[in-house]
Parts: sequence; C-alpha cells; structure tokens
Amino acid sequence: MTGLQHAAPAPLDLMFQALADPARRGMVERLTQGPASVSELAAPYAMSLSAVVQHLRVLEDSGLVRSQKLGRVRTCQIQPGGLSLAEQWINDRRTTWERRLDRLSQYLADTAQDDGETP
Amino acid sequence: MTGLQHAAPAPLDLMFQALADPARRGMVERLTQGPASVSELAAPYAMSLSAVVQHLRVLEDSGLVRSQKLGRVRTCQIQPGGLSLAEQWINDRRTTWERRLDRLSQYLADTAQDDGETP
DNA sequence: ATGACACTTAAGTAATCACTTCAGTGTTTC
DNA sequence: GAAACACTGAAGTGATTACTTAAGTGTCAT
Repeated sequence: MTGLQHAAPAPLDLMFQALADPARRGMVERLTQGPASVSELAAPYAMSLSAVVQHLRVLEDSGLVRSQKLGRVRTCQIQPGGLSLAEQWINDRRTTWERRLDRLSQYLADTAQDDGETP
Repeated sequence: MTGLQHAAPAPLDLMFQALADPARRGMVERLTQGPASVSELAAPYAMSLSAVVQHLRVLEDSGLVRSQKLGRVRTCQIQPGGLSLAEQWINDRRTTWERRLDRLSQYLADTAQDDGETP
C-alpha cells in the first residue's frame, strides 16, 4: 500500500511556486551574477534575516539554488540546470501551440482552394 | 498621492503563481491543443465546476488564457503571447548566468597561462 | 575567555489559497 | 412554459504562506 497522506508536490509546482515571489526572484537574479552569502542576499530587503532564510529554503527545495556552509558563512549559488524544467515546460507549450496554428492555417489554405479560389 | 493599500502583484508574480498549480497547468496544456468550454476543461478533474471556474479566473488574471461567452457556453483559449513574459525572464537568467561562466573560464584560462603553462 | 558575527530554529499570526456547498441567472430544448 | 444545461456568485472552511519575534548554536577575533 503506497497511500500518501499528502501527495508530494510535483517538481514543477515547487519551481513555479518558488518563482512566484518577487523577493525570491530577486535573489535568483542576484545569484545569476555570482555566489553570495545569506546576509548579502538579505541586504536589499526590508524583511528579517529569518524571512530571507525561509525564502532561501524554498529556493533550495525547488532545485533552483544550492548552498554550502564554510565556517560561519553559508554561500549560495545558482543550481546550474535548475531552471531547465520550467524552461522546457514553457517551450513544450509554445511548440504544441505553434504546431496547432500551422495545421490550422494549412487547413484553411486548403479549404480556400477547394471552392472560392477561381471565380 | 499614489499610496496603494495593497501593492498590486507584479505580472510575473501572477504568471508564476498561476503556473504553480498542477490543475491550472493541466488546463493550459489542454488549451494549447485547441479551445475548450469550461465543462470540457473541468471534465478531467475531480473538483467541482466552481473550483475550475476559480482556477480559470486565476489563469485569465495572469494573462495566460482568455475566454468569451457565446450563448450559455464560455469558450476558453490560450492568450497567444501569454507565456512570453515568463519565458523571457527565464531566458534572461540563463544568458546572464552563461555570460558569467564564460568570463570566469576566460579568466581562469588567462591566469593559467601566466604562470604554470610551460614547465 | 568574551563578545561580535552569521546564521538557525521554533513558535505565533494575519492573509491568501484551494477548495466546498448552495442558491442563483441566463439559454436552449422539448 | 417547463425542464435541462452551462455556468455564476457568495459564503464558509481548513491548509498553506509570508512574515514576525525571541531564543538559540557554532565560529572567529581580541
């Protein structure tokens, strides 16, 4: 019996949820220009350090960021392939959508030929 | 005086928040293969029609989906450029990150030349 | 050792979320 | 005109979120 009490959220849930907060996006933006400590990441924000750490945890759980502690400072950095899942989902939507439009306009062109083309 | 009581969430907030729910992503996936009515969209899900309509509202507010009512049936479809904001944000992160890595490896190559290259 | 530093953890709170049910509203169909 | 259909809107509920404060835990400098 594999019945889970609360189903684990899908990776994409965690990823998009993580990106839905402006502070968390800001931290990711900061980290794309290079690693930073927790307090460096916290500096631009009005919130408490505790709140920043909680955001960081969401980012790590989503696979976007990873970090390691050395002495008393934790250094955070982008997880290299982190965004690729989200990127791929969006790309899949775009291509499916575009293929459909192509088929549709092809169909319309063919139909136009069938009756109204030469008056 | 432009003081807002509750700051309006940024478009990206709404967009990623909308994509963070599996049911909403499922509806977007369904709609990329063509328009659908509300009940058609609701069919695969165990939840009430009301809940589906609420998800749909989130999707419309985020700019991912639009809909129009004809007679008693509301037809939903993908909003063409809808995903592009999210797509662009992700792309921007990727390119910034990659440029940084390039600069870094360039620097490392240059540094290696400076002392240890010819033993 | 003492104190400053960089977090870390726990507990609490107000707001938002993802639903539910129930009671409509307008539209076709018979 | 009555009944079925396709939503629509309001109100309520329990869970999750985004914070807060307060009290730690190791680490490094003096």
